[in-house]
Amino acid sequence: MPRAGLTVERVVAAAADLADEVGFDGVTLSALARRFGVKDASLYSHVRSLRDLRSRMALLAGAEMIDRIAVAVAGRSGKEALVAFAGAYREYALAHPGRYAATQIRVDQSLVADSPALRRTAEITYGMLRAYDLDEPDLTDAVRLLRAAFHGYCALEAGGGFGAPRDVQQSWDRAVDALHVTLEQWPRTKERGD
Amino acid sequence: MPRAGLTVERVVAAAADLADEVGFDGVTLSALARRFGVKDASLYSHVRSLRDLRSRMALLAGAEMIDRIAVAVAGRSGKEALVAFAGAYREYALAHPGRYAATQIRVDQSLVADSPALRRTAEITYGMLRAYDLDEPDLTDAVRLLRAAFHGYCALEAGGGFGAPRDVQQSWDRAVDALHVTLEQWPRTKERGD
DNA sequence: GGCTCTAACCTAAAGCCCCTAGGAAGAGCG
DNA sequence: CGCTCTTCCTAGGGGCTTTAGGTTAGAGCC
Repeated sequence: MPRAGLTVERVVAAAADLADEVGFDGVTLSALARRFGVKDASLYSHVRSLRDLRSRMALLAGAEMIDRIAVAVAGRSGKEALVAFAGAYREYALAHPGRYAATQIRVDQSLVADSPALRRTAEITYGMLRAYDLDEPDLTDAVRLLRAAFHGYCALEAGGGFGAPRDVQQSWDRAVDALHVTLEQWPRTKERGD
Repeated sequence: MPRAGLTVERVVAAAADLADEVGFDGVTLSALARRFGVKDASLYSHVRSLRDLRSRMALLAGAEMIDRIAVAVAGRSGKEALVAFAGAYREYALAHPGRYAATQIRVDQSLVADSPALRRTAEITYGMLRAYDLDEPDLTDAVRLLRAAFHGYCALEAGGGFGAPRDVQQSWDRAVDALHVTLEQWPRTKERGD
């Protein structure tokens, strides 16, 4: 009987593909084993548990996503960078709903420690805001708002939360325009205030 | 053998409490039955399926939430209303994480049809923005951005997504301030443009 | 080609969950 | 009291996760 030739990488990649097809919650070790033509228990040689598999999917998707974003923002700054970042973000989230959902779970700290993707994400995000010339704590506050807006938008859109007939792409472009204004007009923390 | 005296309402309410305790995904018909001292199958007299239960939880939570928000914004307008809306929103999401998660699922259209909560939510949301004097399609775009920002913020915060040492409450207050500015400075659609 | 050894993969089984079908027993009503 | 409706039950099928333990394919080495 020939072997399927599984490795952690192949298992996680297949899980990510499956997630995009049937949704993050539809990724089950049984379904994955079925796809490989293998018994459920066999996957435990490559992955510690379902939780472990999900964490690995999250890291994979997070790394993929920040790579796309990095390419998009390269060589741009200010509003151009913001638009590119936002576009790449939403594009990834919509093209890979299962992978994107994976990026939103809480990940085992043991795995997260040696993942450069997170540091990269922070670097690129803060770098994108350089042109707006914000100092801490405003910078962190702005990053949080941006992340929230981007994530919330994609989550609501993917979940069918936008019922109005208004075209979502146009709405999104407007939202990004508005966020650009927000960053320019950011209500800065006063020297000794608050 | 004394009866537990279940009704749809009691079952759904208990499910919502359970969700706040163990998380939305932890709400299982088995766990719920255990809590009532009843067998799993008994719950099917009150609820069609797990999916049905979840949909009902979503409607319950949605109604509760918009009630809190309505109280908060009553008698306020402009920035005051925005701050009150935002505060009530986040407070509910953090105090009732399971219920809040329920509000984000896709709900069976059959149940949603006769729920006044959704219409109420739209009315209150659009009403809150009246002072900013936006016309369509800007109004819808602004509502979408606000919903996205609020939801994204609560989702990220509840999911432990904010790692920086910066206090989240202060960050949130700042974000709401910034969104107020965003609404005031909204990049309006030109008469015949775009 | 044989040998060894480390995987990769298997069977078996326990435990939890969803859901259906059909039966029994409370509670209210005539 | 007897009727009926609903609540709750037992029984059972099927899916998923996970552990424990046994085989065997296949790479590397003589």
